[in-house]
Amino acid sequence: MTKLFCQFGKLCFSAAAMTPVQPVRGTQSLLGEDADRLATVIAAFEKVRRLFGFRRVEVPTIEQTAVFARTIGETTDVVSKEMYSFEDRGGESITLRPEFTAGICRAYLSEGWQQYAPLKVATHGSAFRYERPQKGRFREFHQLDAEIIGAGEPQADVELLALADQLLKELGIEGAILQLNTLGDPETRAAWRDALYEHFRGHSSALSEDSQARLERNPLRILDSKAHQDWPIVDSAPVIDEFLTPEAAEFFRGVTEGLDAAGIRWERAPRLVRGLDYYRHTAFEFVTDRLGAQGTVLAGGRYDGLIEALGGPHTPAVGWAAGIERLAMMIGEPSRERPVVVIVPLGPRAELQGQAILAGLRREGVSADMAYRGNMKKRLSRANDAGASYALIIGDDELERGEAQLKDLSSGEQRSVALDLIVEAIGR
RNA sequence: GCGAUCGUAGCUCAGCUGGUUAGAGCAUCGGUUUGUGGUACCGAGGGUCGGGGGUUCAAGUCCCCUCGAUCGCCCCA
Repeated sequence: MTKLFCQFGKLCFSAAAMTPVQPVRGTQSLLGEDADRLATVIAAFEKVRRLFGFRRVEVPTIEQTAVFARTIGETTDVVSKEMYSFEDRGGESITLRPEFTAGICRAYLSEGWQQYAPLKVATHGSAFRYERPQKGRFREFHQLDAEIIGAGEPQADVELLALADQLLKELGIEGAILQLNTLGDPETRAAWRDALYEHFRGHSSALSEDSQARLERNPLRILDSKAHQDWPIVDSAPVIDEFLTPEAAEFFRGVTEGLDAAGIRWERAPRLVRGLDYYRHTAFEFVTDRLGAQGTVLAGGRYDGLIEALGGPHTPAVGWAAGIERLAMMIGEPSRERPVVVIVPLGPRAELQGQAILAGLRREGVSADMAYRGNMKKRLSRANDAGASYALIIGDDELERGEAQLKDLSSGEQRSVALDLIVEAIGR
């Protein structure tokens, strides 16, 4: 390939030696059934969302970089090395959203949504993270997101978890179990963190290399280390329950009792922590062993400090996000869309007549298609391959008589139908 | 950022320890008289073997670099 510099001074390639364009790494282009799987997940989410009275919101794909940097935490991997950030033509630092929560909270403040508090909202769409792609992980990926902003009661957590639970049931996903923990209030969390730090520092030489690195950066993360050598040290680590303030313990009890009352199965996961800094109190994940390394299918928690970090008033809130691709891998085959009838015209005149009937059927809401390629045999095969219920065969002889042959593809029965009665005959 | 495996036709893949002119199925296109049920015959087009360098009389095959993919680590939904 010949490298050239084009008129804009950028590196270009000569047209004569053009190679087919490559997709951007970690992006997906989906056809038919693969795309339907994502749509099926979204449809189920929308259904449950309405059932629970969550209002639909749309928020921008891009935000000022500070929106994410100030909420997610400057030291997290997401902010420090995975964001798609760029300077726009006005010199402003812009970031493609790596998640939804921060943007929704920004809108809550800047769009005056505080007047609707407590606000139950949900959305879905693309998010972006510069990561190494692997199973269930992409650079442009899709999330479902649900939030309750301005409600500090444990019942808000319960309602949000009930939404998640019902979504998974709606999708027929049985294998995902709710792992639940509390991170307590800031006081609790600080005390627990200090105790963990002391504990792990005392055993630091026995820890894996990764965990030794985590010790200074985020000791909580050692708790869910995958390195076997860390496990005995993790097992003997102090548990958060010893540090919970009475208020924090009371809050967590409110959540668990509410879940039990709602009939939602959960498991206590005392070592479950969250990756992002803004979480307080409730933390949870729906986890499965069916997705390889990316076992978390839906996760979230309470983030009472986030809105203050954006310069707003103290505002309690809970939310979760779910990976649409990961959910899509766990659902059954989406039902195939098949036309009711495929028109098989046997000549140019029949094709014109076919277009007229096709248009009529579609206007009546009957899904229809026309096979206009190949010989008779290929056209009929097309009707079969498409899974149609009927083939409407239009030949010149019948055209003369103003008729066509309607063939029931399941029984093989065939009958003549008048052309002007076809829409009714099929619609029945 | 790190590791493992893998890149051969549009797609899925064969191609043994290096050895004539790189194959198959599907798909595409053209036929088998444009009138009746999925899978049938015949034929054609299509590959700088991801890219670059090296070893060799000889490289799809061996070595190095590079790009890409998959899976894992990390991180996270």
